[in-house]
Amino acid sequence: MRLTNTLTGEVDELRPVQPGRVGLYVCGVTPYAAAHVGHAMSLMVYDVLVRYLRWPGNPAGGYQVLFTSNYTDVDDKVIERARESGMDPLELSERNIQQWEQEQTLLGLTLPDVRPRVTQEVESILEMIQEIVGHGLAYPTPSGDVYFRVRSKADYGKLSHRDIDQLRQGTRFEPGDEKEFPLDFALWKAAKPGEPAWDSPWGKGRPGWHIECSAMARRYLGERFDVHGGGLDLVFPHHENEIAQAEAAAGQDGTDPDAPPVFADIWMHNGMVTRDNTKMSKSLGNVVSVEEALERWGPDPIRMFVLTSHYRASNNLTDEAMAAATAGVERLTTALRPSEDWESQPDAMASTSDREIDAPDYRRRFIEAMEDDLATPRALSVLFNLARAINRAREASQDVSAAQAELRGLAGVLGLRLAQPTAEAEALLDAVALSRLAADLSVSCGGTDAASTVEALIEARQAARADRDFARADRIRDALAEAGVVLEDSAAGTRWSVRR
RNA sequence: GGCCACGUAGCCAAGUGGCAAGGCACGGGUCUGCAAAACCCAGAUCGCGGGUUCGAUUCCCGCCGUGGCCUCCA
Repeated sequence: MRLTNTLTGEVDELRPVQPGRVGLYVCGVTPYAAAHVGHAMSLMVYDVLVRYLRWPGNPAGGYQVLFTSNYTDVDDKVIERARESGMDPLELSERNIQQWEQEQTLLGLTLPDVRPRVTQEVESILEMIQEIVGHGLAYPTPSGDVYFRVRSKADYGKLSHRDIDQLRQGTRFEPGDEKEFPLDFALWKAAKPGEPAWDSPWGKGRPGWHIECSAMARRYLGERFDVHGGGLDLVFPHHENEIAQAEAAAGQDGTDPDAPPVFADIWMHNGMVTRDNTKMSKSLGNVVSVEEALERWGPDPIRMFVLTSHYRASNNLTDEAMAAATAGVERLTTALRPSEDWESQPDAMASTSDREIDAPDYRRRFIEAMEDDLATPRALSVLFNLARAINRAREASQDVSAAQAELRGLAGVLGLRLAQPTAEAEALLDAVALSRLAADLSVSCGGTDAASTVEALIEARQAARADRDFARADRIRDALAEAGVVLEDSAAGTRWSVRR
């Protein structure tokens, strides 16, 4: 599989350090607030990567993936937010992490295998800082901070493709700054009164922002691993610093071109989500939370929205785009309907023709797209082509069950559920409103639950149609539509489903 | 100001040096009592101006526009 590698600037072949196994690290959230759809999109990209890598159908026969993603559960922002709301910082983190993990499940995201937190990894973080200091690439200050010595790392800037001089422009020393150089960044921050703090050789304090990822990735994936992912906005300075720290800990100052590879082979970055063409930001008040997105659109449409653009491109969330994504999900779902629901039944005689669906060909094209830098838009178009082939074959009374199984399987690799409307959807219906509706239309029904009321109304409509009282039949159908129930007539009867 | 992306039909979005995927919306048609679903058909000279080439949407240069990063951010 090929992936765009920010480090090399090229699309590189994934060659796992250990054959058959892939170590993946993705920068997780800083849980100072509830997650928004940007976080969801990011994780969804790596979720699809993980699903595809693990899929036995891929050319490698399925990798064993160790998926690691962290929580930076203590940092400036967490502390600041906690202070504003009078909460304990770690309690605030904990609460947001709990909510986010619940939402990840609702979104159909594969939970990372390892989910380390800064507060539980301080020991390994301190270990790494000491190594870096030991190699002369970091220094403590009189106040008890420890800074990375950027100027001593010859290849600093190699990920974001910038040089130190260029970066230096626009920076300056703050008054009272103990840094040797403006670009130096904190590995360890001396504690201020009232802040969460841990003991260290330099006094009480807490880890700086970037060091936790270097330390955790090394601890769980080893000194060298395969893929590191995150948002495009993390390239600089976060990921740049992660590399610098990891290499510095290994004693590499960037002057030896033959130094063994350390840290991630491939750096993968996903684009940002914008809302109506504007970056989501708290100050603009246009942030869409995961909670809100799940409520409005549900997991499959959100996923469809994310997958219709390439992961590196930014993705503009609009109501229209979400409506299109929702309709797309329904199209695929409809193609998976059992044939009994259709008016034409499979005809044993018809399926012998040479027009049978070439399912392996669709699978081959799907794989080709996924292998090529996770080209989900192309993979999806293969799925839509397959859906059309299924619908067409079904109209020709052919048996499409094998093709449907293929479609379901491939959609599953992308994490799409494509569930037929079920009791779960029925729960959304308002049983009281429905029975009032039945009463208004003089329809009596046996049960009081939503489903049996709907059934009774459909029966009444069928009776009206039989009497050629189409005015009444249409009145019933319109009333049901208003209640969120959509009807479809066919020779096999009337089927109904719930639409939001 | 510096670095880096992107600009393809009404909207979203792939892709390629040689007839421009797919989805949504809209229009026409088949089916249907009417719908819905499904199927068929129609719809773009790929931001603008140069250059390279037998030939460019695809490569190069310039311009315009949008976005990201350079400070916290998925």
